[in-house]
Amino acid sequence: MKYKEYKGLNYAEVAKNVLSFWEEHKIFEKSVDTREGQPTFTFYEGPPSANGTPGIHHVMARAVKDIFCRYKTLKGFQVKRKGGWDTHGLPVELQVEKELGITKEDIGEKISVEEYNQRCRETVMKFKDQWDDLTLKMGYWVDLDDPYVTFDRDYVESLWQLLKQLFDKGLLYKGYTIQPYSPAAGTGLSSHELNQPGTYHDVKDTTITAQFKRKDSTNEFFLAWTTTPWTLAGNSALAVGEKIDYVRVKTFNAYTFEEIRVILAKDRLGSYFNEKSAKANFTEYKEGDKIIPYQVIDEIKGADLVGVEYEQLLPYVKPDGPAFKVIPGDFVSTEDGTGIVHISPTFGADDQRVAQQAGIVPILVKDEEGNDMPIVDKQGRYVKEITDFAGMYVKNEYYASEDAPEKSLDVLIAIKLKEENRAFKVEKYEHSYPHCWRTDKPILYYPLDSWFIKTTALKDRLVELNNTINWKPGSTGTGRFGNWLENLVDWNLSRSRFWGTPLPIWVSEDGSELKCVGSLKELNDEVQLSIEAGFMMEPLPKDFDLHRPFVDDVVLVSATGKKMYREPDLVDVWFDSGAMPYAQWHYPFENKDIFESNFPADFIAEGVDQTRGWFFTLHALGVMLHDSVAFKNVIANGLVLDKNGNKMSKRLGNAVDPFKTLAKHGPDATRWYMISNANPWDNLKFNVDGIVEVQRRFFGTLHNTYSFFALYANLDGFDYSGENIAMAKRTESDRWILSKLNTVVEKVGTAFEDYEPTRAARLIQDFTIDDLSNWYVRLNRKRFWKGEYNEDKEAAYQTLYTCLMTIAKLSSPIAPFYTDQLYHDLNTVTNLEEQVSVHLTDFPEPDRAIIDQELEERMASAQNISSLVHSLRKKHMIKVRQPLSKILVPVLNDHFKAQVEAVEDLILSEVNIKQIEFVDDQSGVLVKNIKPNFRKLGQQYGPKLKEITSVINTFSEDQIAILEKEEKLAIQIASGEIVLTLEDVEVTYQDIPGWSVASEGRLTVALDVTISEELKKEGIARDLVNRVQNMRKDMGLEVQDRITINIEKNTELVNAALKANKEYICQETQALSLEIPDQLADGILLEMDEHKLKVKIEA
RNA sequence: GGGCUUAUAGCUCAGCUGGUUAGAGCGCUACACUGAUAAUGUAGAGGUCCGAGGUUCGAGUCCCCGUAAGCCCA
Repeated sequence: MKYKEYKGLNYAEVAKNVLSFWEEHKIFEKSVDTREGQPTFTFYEGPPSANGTPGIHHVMARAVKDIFCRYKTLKGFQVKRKGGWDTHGLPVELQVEKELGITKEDIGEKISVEEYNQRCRETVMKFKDQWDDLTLKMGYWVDLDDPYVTFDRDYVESLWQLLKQLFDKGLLYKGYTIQPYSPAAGTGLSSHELNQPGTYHDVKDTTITAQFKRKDSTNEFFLAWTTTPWTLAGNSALAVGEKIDYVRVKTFNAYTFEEIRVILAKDRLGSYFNEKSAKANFTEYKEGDKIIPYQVIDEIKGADLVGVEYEQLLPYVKPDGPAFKVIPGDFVSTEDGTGIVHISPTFGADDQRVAQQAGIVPILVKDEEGNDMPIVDKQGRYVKEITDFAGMYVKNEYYASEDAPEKSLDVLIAIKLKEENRAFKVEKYEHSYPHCWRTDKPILYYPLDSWFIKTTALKDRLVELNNTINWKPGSTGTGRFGNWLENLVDWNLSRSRFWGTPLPIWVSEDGSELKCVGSLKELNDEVQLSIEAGFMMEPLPKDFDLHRPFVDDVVLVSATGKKMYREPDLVDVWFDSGAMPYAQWHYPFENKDIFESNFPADFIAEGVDQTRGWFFTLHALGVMLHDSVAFKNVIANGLVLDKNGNKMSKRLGNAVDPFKTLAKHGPDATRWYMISNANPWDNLKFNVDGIVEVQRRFFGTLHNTYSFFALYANLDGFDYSGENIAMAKRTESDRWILSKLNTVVEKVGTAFEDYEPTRAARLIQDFTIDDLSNWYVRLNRKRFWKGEYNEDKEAAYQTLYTCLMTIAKLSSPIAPFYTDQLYHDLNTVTNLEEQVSVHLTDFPEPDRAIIDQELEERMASAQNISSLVHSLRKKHMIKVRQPLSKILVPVLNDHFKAQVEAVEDLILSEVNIKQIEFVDDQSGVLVKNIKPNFRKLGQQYGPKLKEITSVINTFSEDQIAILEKEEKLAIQIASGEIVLTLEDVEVTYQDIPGWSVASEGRLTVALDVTISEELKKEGIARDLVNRVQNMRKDMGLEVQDRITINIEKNTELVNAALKANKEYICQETQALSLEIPDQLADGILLEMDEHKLKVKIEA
């Protein structure tokens, strides 16, 4: 058997081959099955929705998930990974409506609910094939064959059961709140939906500072500012801050020029009145003057204004109870506006709350059925009672674009108020306002009936258990999520839509009796009772669909014999996904054991935007239903931005196609790039150049190293059949790289355990490139291709093999394809491992006995010294091929000397020097340098440090010598005498007079740059070897082919060099002979510096 | 408006509990190497560590106030 050798490598091709290998041998299935009986590591897949195409950010998110599932598998856990699909909800509905060209209003008219839902069911899996394809191609291991689907009857039945449990615990209740509502989409929006990126836009609205006339005066007004003038017709109170100071101001109205008195917060004066105007003369004021005089009359505390009555601003609809009073509001600030807030209880959540507390009623009208409704209908139009503007949309955006009036309702109201001396100031104002995330039109705050889950009842427990969750990054858990829990409100479950999980609650017609149905069986039983009561004709069919419209047709009978109808709402889709730990197993109806051994999850990962979404609903349900966390570890990953840091969007055309990326660069490099470049929780600026670099630098180097190994191992027939060579018999560099390897194994393991994939990737990468390739392989090349097969050579093979195999295993969670090929290529020859795939092996354990800190340190010294010598050679333009006689290394202590001596040979051969000479104090050639030990002196002397430093810096050689000898030295500073000890300073060797010196940190090297005749000759020989090697290569000779060399007689120096180094030259070039004839007919002329040689080589 | 995150070389990122000369890779320039060669090594250029204050003998690091970007919530 031979190690496979490659000519060029296409990483996308590698992935393709490995993928078919996995499929053929069912590696994924085996990776789960072979861990049967082992402890489980539970992972929950956050279900994506397949009604959109996957993007590059899904590759990122799924790489993170995949890495830890693979890692834990290698660690011996059984990791089942059930896939899932999120299938309900508004996006699906909107897509169907777009395809059919209908709106919400057409449902039930142009298309039946049944047809509509059928359509949703088909559409939602539209891109499933693309998703599955991406899953396979990127190497994301998840069970695609048996996913949970949220619209499945079993799934919905589980949801009903959970709802019933909440109902029975008294955690489900019906209320009414002001909610974000999208008239354009015809639906309320959950706070989760408002969380969608891009929801808040900056918009310019017409704002009005309106004048509300005090009942107890003739021309005194409260000023209140609003960015939504259309709500003024619904005004029924004004809120003030009780502790805020208000002022009464005498001035003129800017539009009617009438003299008025206005009340506003003292802090807001500056925003409404120009400083200059204060001096303006009242008597001289004329209509139309730019400068309007004003005068503060007196100051009033907010609390003293509470209870004051005022006249209704826009008296279209009379209130049915107390209204038009000043009330206290805890949210009132003086940040903007007037410090007096216009309260419209039907159009603001805060408004509703404070109005209710103060006993103020909302402005309501009756609809056709005689029920109360606000002055704006569900389409966003004023009701007929607002006579002047009846039927107008309150936002121009709600009109079909061509139908929008020139003057929006807000503007018309502003005009009306100006004319009536009720507008103090009208201006455009730019602010951030939420928009419906799909229709892109502004939302309204609107009163809607709703069912709630009383999450606030368990707030403390939610917080408490959250503190036990390991969040990556931690700040998301304590900050973003923690704060969210601290400010928790009840979870609004209701959605008035068609495609979703129906709320399983039936209510009697008079609303007095409730029933929550918790299973299909319960439903059938209830239907049976209903049949007996004569309300239903026949039992439900066996395959009864729990969706609308079918459940809506089910009429039940109450305990007292009344007809009960289902509450028409659907359940928030976040309930669907938050309930996946239970519903994916059809728990509690089936699979109790599976559920119990897989709850809570050990690990989940999704985008940070899911914090209040999936992360919250999982947590909330876990705590409410099982008094437990739902997940123990969570990675909240950041966004994937384009290379300029902008958000990717299909509309802007800067979105990266994941399929193209994977096809071009392969999944390994793509995954490695994403993970190694930035922590998953930081935003990733996705740049394809980065993938190319990863491919070249990491995978290129790793593959090169393998190729190097394969080339020579094949020549020597190394198959690791011999015994492991004992550590003691291996070379210093073998033991060093193995020590490093084990250090890396340990650190990488820790990184994975800590859910730090970026750290793991960087550790592996640095080891592979810097330590293994650029140092170990480079320094040991000759051992692989020189001489006969002996123990030393075998040790080299074994060492390199171990490193490669270990890298394959360590990297396999991140780069699953290439590493499996590498594993395969290595193991096919040696058969050391029983497993057919790297993904079935065990994660390497560090052998701490092999880790040798001292060895790693001295190798670092060797690297530093070599680097310094290279630097000196460079300075003197002496190439490495020219041997030099010696370097001088000052020794700081015996330990350092011993360390360097141990790696002396390595240094010498690396930098082509004959000898290292150590110099110490006694040699007398060293110039010492002294520096304060800032950390120690700072702690000891604090403020005196500066003075001490300047004294130390002026120390002479003698003073340093005294300090070293006596181990202490007294110095004088302004505040007295201080005794320095050796520990208070750091002594280094700065210079060696007369030598060429370089230093780095505490390390100094001096190079002897004299080139003797002997060295010169040797340099020539080396140059010749180099040229001959090139010629061999040009001739296409194989490594083991033998040659003869003939060189025409040359200068005396060259001839002497050739003769003196004949043996060396022959050995290096695999030459059988080296002759120097007087004449050479057909040689090639070689130029080596100033020498010209005529050379002929024959195989 | 509030919460969280980020800001260090042209680009992507390190920089632990404060310690005086802030690092790496890529890119750029020059040189070297040439049996790993579509590699590799060495050197050089390149920094107001986002800004302003403060604490300290000493701040990229700690505190405060800002700026910019992103996410989330009002």
